[in-house]
Amino acid sequence: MRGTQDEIVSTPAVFEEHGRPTLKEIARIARVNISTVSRAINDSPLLPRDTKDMILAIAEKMNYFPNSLARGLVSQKSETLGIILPKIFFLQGPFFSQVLSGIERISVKHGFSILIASATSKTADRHFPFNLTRARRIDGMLIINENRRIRNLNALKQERVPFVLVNRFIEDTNAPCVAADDIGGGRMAAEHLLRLGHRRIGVVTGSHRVAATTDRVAGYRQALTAFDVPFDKNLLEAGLFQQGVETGARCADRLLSRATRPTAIFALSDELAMGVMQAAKERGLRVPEDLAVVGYDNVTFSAHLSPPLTTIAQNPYAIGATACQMLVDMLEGRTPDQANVLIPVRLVVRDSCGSQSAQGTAQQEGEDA
Amino acid sequence: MRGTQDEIVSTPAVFEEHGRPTLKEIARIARVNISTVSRAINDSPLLPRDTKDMILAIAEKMNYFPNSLARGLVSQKSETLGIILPKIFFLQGPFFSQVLSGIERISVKHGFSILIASATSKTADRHFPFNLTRARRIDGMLIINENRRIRNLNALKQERVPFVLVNRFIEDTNAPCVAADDIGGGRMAAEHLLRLGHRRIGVVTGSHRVAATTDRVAGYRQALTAFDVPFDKNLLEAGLFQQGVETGARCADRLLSRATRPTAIFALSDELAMGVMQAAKERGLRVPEDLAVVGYDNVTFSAHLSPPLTTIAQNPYAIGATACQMLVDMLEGRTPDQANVLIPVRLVVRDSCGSQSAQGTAQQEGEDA
DNA sequence: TTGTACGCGTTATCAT
DNA sequence: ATGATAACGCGTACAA
Repeated sequence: MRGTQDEIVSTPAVFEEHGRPTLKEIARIARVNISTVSRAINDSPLLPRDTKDMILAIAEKMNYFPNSLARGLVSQKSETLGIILPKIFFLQGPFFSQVLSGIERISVKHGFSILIASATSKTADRHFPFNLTRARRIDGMLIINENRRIRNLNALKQERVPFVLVNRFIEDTNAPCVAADDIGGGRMAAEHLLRLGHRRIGVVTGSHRVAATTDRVAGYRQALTAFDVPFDKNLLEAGLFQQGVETGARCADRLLSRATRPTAIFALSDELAMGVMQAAKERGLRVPEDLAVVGYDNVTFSAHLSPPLTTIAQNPYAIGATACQMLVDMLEGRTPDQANVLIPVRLVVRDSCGSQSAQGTAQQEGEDA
Repeated sequence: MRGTQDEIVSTPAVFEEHGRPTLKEIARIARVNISTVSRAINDSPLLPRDTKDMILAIAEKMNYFPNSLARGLVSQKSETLGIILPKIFFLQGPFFSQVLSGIERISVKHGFSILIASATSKTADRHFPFNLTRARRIDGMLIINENRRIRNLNALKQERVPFVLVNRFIEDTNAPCVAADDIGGGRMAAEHLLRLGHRRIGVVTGSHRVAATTDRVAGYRQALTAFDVPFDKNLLEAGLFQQGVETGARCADRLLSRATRPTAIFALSDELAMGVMQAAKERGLRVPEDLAVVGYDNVTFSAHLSPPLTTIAQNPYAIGATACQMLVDMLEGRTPDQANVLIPVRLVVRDSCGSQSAQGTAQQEGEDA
C-alpha cells in the first residue's frame, strides 16, 4: 500500500522550529561560509568532494530547498512558463486538456513550472498578459487563442518576450507558432468524399470568427478546386462548436431541406457530425447510403456511433509538446529550426461514408499527412 | 476590429533602454527617495495626494510593474496557488477542464496566480509536491487525486501548508476537501431504477482503485438496502473510465449473457453507458423496453444518443470554484465554515429508462440533492 | 579552497 | 512628509 509512487512522499518536518532552512542556517551548522554552502548546492567544481558531501548531507537532513524567489531575483528568471488563455476559452472538449498535457510534459522535463492565466474581466488588469512578464512572474508565454485574427501581434513582438502561438498558424518568422494542419484536414476530408464520387458536399461549420472554421473551409475549397468542382457557398451552414450536436442537427436540417440536397456533409467537429447524423436519421435518410458524413477531431465516441464516423484525427498532445519545446529552446538560447510548424492530421476512415470501392475511385489508406 | 477586449493590449516599450523600470529608477526621475515611490505605489495614506499623483504618473508612463519576486522575498508569499495533479491524470473528458475553469475564476478574482504541477517521473523530484512550497513557489495547494486512498495524508498535514483536496471526499476536519456527491449520485441513479420496478440492476464500473467507482457503488448499495433488494456482486462488472465505450460494451456483454440477465444497467460514466447501449443493440435488445440504462456525467452527447440517456449531472465548475474559495479563505486568515463540502449532483431524466409511469411507482422530479 | 562583500527589487523600521 | 537603511535569500566577483 506504500509501494507505488503515484503519491506524495512523506517528509520530516525538521523546519518546524526556525521556519524553513536557508543557506545561512546551513552554513551556521556546517561551520562554513554561506557562499561555500551555495557552491555545494549548485555543485560548483571549485569545492572538493568531501566538503561538498558534508554540506549536502546537512542540507538534505534539514530538508533544504533553495528559495526560488530569491534565486529569481538574482538570475532575473522565474523558470516559469505562462499559458495565456483568452477570456472565454472553450475547454469543453478534451482538446485543450491534451494540449496542456503535452506542454506540461515538456516543461517539467526542462525544469520549468507552468502558470495558467486567462484574460480577466475588463475591470481587472488591462495590461494582461504583459503584467505577468513585467512582474517577472514568467519567462515566456504560450499563447492559446482560437480567434481568426490575432490582435496586436505587434505589441506582442515589441514586448520582446519569448512567446509561441499555440494552435494558430501564421506564416511569420517573427511569430513562432505551432498548430494543427487545419487546411490540410479540411482538404483531406473533402478529397475523401470527392474520391467517393460526391459532388455536392455540404459543410457544417463553427463560428466564422474562429480559425478552425476558416482554415478547414479553405482546405475544403482547395480540394474542390483540385477536382474541378465549383464552390457553392449555399452549401455552408454555420453552427457553434460549443453546442455541437444541437447546432449540427439544425444546420444539417437546413442543408437537407434544400431543393437539391447535398449527398455528403463534412462537419467541422465530431459533435457537429453527431448532430448531422441525427438529423439525417430523423428525415429517414440512411448514413452512408443516402448521406455520407465526415467529422473532425476523432473524439472517443466517434468510433462508436452508428455507423462509426469517418473523421480527421488531430494530435493535440503533439501541438502542446512541440510548442513548449520551441519556447524552451528560445529561452535557453537555442534557435528552433522552424519558426512556424504545422502538426499533421490524418484521415480515419470508418463507415459513415460507405465502402470506398462502392463508388468513385477505389483506394485504401494512402492519404495520411 | 480594435474595439473588443478579448485580446492583448498594446504597450509602449519604454523600458527598451535600461531594462525594466524599478523603484530606484522611478525615484531617480521623480527626484525622491525609493521609499517614497514605494509608498506611492502601495497607496500609503502617509503621502499627500499631489506627491502620490506625481509619482504614479511617472510610474505609469514608464510602464512600471512591481517585481513580484522581490515582493515575495520580503512578504514570504508568492500569491500563487498550486494545482497538484497525479502523475497520470485522466484529462480525457471535460471534467477536469471545468474544475480548472472554476478554480481559475476564483483565483484571479482574489489576485492569485495558478501553477499547474503534476507528479513527474520517478527519476525527478521525489519531494513533489513539497518542493513547490518549500521553494516558496506556491502559498497553498489544490490537490486533485482520483485515487480511493489518499496516501500520506499525514505528511500533507505535517507540512503545514494550506491545502484543499479536490474531488475527493473524506470526513476529516483537518483535511479540507470539496467533492461531488458520488455516493448520492449512485444512490439517486439506483433509486430511479428501483422506483421503476427494476430489481436486477447491473453496474458497469470503472477501476475499483478510483473513488468514483467505490463511492457510486456504495450509493447504489444504499438504495438497494432502502428497497430491501439484496446486493449481488455478480451484477458488478469493472471497465475502465479511460476506455469508456469499449469496456462498457464488453462489461454489458458479460452482464447480458448471464442466465438471468439484469433488466437495467447503471453505468458509471456516459461513455460506459454508450458502450452498454451499443452492446444491447447488438444483442437485439431494445433500450429502454428490454433494458433500462442510466449513465453518469451528463456529457454533451448524452442528450443525443438514441434513446437520449438518463444520467447524473455533476457540477465540476462549482467543485473547482468552491475548493479555490476555501483555499483562498484559509490563506487570507479566514476559517471556512465547512471543512468538508459535498457538491450536490442531480438526476437528469431522459428516455433510456422508459416512461416513469410505465412500471413501478409513478413520480416526477423530486429527487434532487 | 574558502571567505567577504555587494547587488537583485522590494518592504519595513527607524530617523528626521 | 520624506529619507536612510536594514532585511528577505541567494549568487558571484573578488580577495585571501
